Amino acid sequence: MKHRNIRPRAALGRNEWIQAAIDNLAEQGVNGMRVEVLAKTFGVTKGSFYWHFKDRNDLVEAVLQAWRDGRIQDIEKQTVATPGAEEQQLLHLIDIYSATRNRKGMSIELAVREWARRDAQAAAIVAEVDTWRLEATRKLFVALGSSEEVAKSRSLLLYAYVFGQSLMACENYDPRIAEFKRWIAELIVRQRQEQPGAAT
Amino acid sequence: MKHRNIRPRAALGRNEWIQAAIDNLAEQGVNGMRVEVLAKTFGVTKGSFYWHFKDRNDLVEAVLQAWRDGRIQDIEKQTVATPGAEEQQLLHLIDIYSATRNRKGMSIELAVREWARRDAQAAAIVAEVDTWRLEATRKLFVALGSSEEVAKSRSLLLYAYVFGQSLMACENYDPRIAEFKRWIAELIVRQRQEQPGAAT
DNA sequence: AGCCATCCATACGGTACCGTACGTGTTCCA
DNA sequence: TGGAACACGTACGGTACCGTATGGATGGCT
Repeated sequence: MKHRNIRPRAALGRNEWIQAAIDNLAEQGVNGMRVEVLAKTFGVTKGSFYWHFKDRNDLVEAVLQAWRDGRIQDIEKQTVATPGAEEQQLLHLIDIYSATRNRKGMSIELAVREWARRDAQAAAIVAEVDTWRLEATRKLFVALGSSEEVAKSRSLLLYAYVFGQSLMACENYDPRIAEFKRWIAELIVRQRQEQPGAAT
Repeated sequence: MKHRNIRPRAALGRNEWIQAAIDNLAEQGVNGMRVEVLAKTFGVTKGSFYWHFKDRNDLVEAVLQAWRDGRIQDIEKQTVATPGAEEQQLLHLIDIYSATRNRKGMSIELAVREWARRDAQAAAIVAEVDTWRLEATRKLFVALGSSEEVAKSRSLLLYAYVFGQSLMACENYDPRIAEFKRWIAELIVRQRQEQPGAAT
């Protein structure tokens, strides 16, 4: 017993490594998931890691799977059909993805997406998650009376906005920034009469 | 003369290193800007690099400065006031930032922004650029008759959308995707009567 | 021709990481 | 109680970097 354990030694299995990897992913991006660094946070050496994983890519794939599964569960939890409350659900969704709250979730989200721009594995997972998300909000917009085209357009806008918003440095843009964001959310969600194709 | 030069040896100064670093930044992100890797693309050794730069951080700072200067010039070029054409200017701006065209520019943009999430230097530069951009579009929206609040809100939405859109995997979402994006652009740009504060 | 600044190569020490080979302690069960 | 199976440590070789020290080549100027 040479090392003092940083975390209690109890139950160090694949899941713990994966969770620690996701933590580092959020804090330092893709290249933060280093084997020897993760081992140090557990107070063990990489001898342990290579017991549970074939190699680093084995971990990396597991991280992507875990992220995807978590996201899909979250989507279903957040968008269960509640007739009459669809508008509130959509506004709540935008709020959930707000950068200030859910800081860590958004960090992971952005790290995975940056990762996906140069890695086919990650890109496939992101595409899968995006499909689920867009489909879930599409249904909500349709329930609010949108055409299929408008529902899909608004879904795209909604997610592009929330992700893009968390990439911007706008804290000092205006003290009324929170007010502006509410207005934007309303614009994205509220139904009107425009339809795609009417704009040429 | 041992090495065959990859690029012609003519005029290898700070600017060439900076440009090459930006290229690698676009293709591989922040950690793609490695001294010895860049040297290889020029067919020289890092002996040359450390002649022109104090250290790697010297290059990194120069890259950020160059990016900022280029962006600010671009903003002014793209948003010169042309009374009567503001709407077209804004729509054109969204098109410019479209992920399909200007692929490299968007790659750099996203790489710098990801970088800015963990580096104070980069964050400061991004904040500076964002301020310029938001200010430029705010003026255009005001010229179109928006209130200050709406103009700022729409500016924020515009940039958040274009950056977020390029983070998403939506190519296979619907074959009419281009049509949807036009509709979204119209929604962002077209003036209506809502005002922030009316939504509580 | 000689000299000096410029520009680059070579060679070195150091860090951080991956992956493997193999040894060690611990547990649990026959 | 003794030996698997499990979980981890140790030690090693290899790669990819950063930064420095120093020497060599080249061209312009006097």
